[in-house]
Amino acid sequence: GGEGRTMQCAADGGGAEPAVRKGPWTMEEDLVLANYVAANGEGAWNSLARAAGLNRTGKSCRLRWLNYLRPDVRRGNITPEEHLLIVDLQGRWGNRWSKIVRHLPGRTDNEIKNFWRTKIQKKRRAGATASDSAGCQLLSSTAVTESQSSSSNSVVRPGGMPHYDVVAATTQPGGWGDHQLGYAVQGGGDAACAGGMDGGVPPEFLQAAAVAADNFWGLEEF
DNA sequence: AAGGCTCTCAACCGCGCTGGA
DNA sequence: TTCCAGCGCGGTTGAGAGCCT
Repeated sequence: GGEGRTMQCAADGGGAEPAVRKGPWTMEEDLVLANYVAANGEGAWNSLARAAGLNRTGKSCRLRWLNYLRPDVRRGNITPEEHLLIVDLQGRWGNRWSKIVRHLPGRTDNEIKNFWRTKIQKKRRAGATASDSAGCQLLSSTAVTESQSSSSNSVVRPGGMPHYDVVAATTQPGGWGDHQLGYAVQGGGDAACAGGMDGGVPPEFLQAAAVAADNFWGLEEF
């Protein structure tokens, strides 16, 4: 989800200089960015955006590259080991996501941040009604030990549904799989066909992330 | 079947830091 | 030393999808 942020399309009549484009990236833009970075390397994002002919801010290009287009970006479910690590490191360092994410190869700070926020929100909501100690443990800096990694499975949320069943059902293992459906249609839309990915995009780009989906979760008890 | 609610996550925004002029 | 542009980070937003009633 999330592709539907406010589109402020560039071409709104008359202006000599098109406004900077915002909102969801098209596959065409992704290809341009990926090809350009592959050829020239990353960094100097503002000049990169101009040189590549992308009508985007450097910030936007950087974010897109780091969070999505990078060849080594790993998508899919957070593994139990990663979950433990996130909780541990967040307890130690707080919301220093960029620091935390260095210990989680292939993950992005945005992903970890979102993951943590959703967990906190859920726990707080649950804690407000149940005031159980589990919610406090989640936020405790010393709550996590290795021994907890074998805690019980199948914790049912207040809504009656194990949290990560939802994630597992909706998250695609491959980076592009889910997203291609969400591309904004631009021009003829031919670029949105799968074949377009071949040009210049690193092979790893198309690899499905290894997802250890068996016996998933059971770490809600933090 | 329909409407409302909840969850997820891509993307934007604002602020602070850094390096060069 | 000061100013400014670029970059990185953390917080926040909002649309889409799925679930529930």
